Amino acid sequence: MTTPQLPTTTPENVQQLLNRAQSLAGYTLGELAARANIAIPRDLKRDKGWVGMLLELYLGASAGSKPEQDFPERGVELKTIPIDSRGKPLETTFVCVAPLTGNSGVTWESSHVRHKLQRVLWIPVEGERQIPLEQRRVGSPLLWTPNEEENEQLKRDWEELMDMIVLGKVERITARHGEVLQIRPKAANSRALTEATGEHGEPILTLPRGFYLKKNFTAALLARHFLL
DNA sequence: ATCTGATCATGA
DNA sequence: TCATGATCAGAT
Repeated sequence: MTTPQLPTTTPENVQQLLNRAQSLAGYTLGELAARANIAIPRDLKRDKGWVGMLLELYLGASAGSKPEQDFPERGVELKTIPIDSRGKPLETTFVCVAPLTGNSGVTWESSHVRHKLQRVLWIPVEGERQIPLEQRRVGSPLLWTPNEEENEQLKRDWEELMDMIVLGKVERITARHGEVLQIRPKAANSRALTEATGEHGEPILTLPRGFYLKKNFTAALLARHFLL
């Protein structure tokens, strides 16, 4: 099976990163885990980040779990995305934490969402639960930068959602707001609390939230690449 | 507590 | 069946 070698360094340039990613296509998670000497969990219930961490190893990601892009030197963010047999996303994609305080003066241009999504290396991975984890295959990577239309969609949603946060309406936001970008809880559990601003400008405690890309958006972006 | 990596599990 | 709201583990 001759799986790719594990790199010991961060990629020198984007081409090398892309080469590394392409070399993984077609291998199973079992093959990659074996060569990396990583134990394979029976499922992802208690190891939700396992696939992402495994691929980071094979690409030489440097940031670890620091609040940075995965390849800060290259300006690239890595996202594994679980897909079904037709290539469609099985899950939404977490982007970053939604800032609930200190938002006076923040704009789309300076937002974390825009910066995170400026360049993303998408790696599709088979994600159907009927396929044993070790048999799931890695797909072909896609290096993506939002086009004008995607940027506008993201900007519109971001502005709508941030307006609600700034106006103290965090707790009125549901995952139904936004066409392509949504805000949902991002926490250890429903008892975790963080500071925000209430409807009358008072400080309140609320569930930490995150920005997520809806499946319609990631499905379209993958389709544009793979069936054009 | 908050960031990283995300998927789970239940109600509609 | 599927998206929303809830949750899991590890690093910092």
